[in-house]
Amino acid sequence: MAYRRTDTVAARLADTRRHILNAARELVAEGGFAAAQMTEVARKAGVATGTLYRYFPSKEELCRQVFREVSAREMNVLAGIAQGPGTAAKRLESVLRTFASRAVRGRRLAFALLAEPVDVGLAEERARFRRTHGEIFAGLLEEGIAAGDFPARDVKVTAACIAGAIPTALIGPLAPESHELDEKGDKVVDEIMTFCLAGVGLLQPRIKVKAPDARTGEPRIRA
Amino acid sequence: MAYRRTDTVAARLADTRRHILNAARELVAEGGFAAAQMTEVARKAGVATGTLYRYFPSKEELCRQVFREVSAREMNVLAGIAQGPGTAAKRLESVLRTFASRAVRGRRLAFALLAEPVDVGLAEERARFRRTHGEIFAGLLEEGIAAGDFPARDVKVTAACIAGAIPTALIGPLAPESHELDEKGDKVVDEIMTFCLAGVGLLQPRIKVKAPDARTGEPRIRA
DNA sequence: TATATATATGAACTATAATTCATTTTTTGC
DNA sequence: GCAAAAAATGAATTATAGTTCATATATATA
Repeated sequence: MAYRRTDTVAARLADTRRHILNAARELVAEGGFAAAQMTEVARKAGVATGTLYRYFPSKEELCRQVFREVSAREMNVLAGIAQGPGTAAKRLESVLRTFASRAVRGRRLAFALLAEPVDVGLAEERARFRRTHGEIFAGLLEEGIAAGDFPARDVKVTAACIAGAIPTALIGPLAPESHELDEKGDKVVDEIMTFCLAGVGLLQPRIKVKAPDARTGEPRIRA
Repeated sequence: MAYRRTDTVAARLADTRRHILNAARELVAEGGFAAAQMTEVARKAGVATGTLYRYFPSKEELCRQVFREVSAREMNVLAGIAQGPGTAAKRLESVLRTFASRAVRGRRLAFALLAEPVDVGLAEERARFRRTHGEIFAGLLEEGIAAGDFPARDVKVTAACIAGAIPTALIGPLAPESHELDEKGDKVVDEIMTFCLAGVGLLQPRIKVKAPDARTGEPRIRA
């Protein structure tokens, strides 16, 4: 007998693994999964490319692990709110606002998680991520319907609508420019909330606007 | 002088070009842009791979052309309805229902246009496609607000919500299974319409449900 | 310190799919 | 039919990025 893995070594191995995952996550946060090339990850983690393969069997597995870690954080935040106190309606509102606000703040990462073109392995992880969103939304909708807070609906379809509306309005070609979101991100989130809450039947319909002002052409809105 | 391009040849060239585009489009309709590999396109079009490059400078350009042709058809259908007769609210409803119904029927192509992972060149085309949707929706919303049909909103954000909600609820991991859509696609479209029209403030809020029935646990819905 | 084993290295290899180009075939006008 | 130009061919090349592996280095016991 001449070698055995000591605790010191085990700790260093775990440390290297963490360094690799951190390097990969930072690259993803900067430039999406497309930027997480193995040579770049190795460089950033301060190891050789071959070393990566002593810790992860393939690039796909490494990226999946990064995806899981990042998305788990988000899902836990939302699930925590959903399970918390308050009426279903209040919790739904809180979940949606949190989802949207966090996506605005971490736009690049949100883009990677939700919208960036990725290959099949990551698409699977993304599908799980989005399904979890759907389940959280659908659960609250069901509760709310049972409690009589919302009108009865197909909660799966409605949840999918919400899960599509929020990211699309914040990320990608239909979203405001990034610098606009820096300034008026909160207003955009408010608008999205209005749409989604009205969509599930939660909001009172606003008072109708009158016909456009004859002089200015601007619609006059009454409180 | 010994050669000049006759009309016969020009016609044959145009014909080959069309064959290539058709072959590519069919492959996309069957398996998405991922299935449109140059060797496959050539095989299906009945030409050599090198021939493709006599008609298109690169795979990217060929795929872009396919994307443009397919998406133009869809955009024209929606734009036609938007410019047609009727109140803004009626036209909006018709545009949304048409968008959703066509996506259900041509799911695979809709997936390729809206959701399939694609590289940057096609992502640009897709961005244009989605922006056009956004503009059509936003234009109708503006009209409707001016006419007093809907409450005032940020029409761009609202349009983006709609443009995200519809495909997400019909395509991808949050959508019903394909075989389900075959049976009850119309119901799903109805649900999506309800969500979106309520979202823009068009629907009267439904009458509230009562508390769940004590015996069955089922919420009772009153007309 | 010697030996065995584990771990790390990074240049070389590989797989995939787009692209090229020397060659062949087709077309046209004389 | 022949020469000139265009068009088509498809095997070979190229580009990219992931993966391997022979070699070197580090670690643990006797």
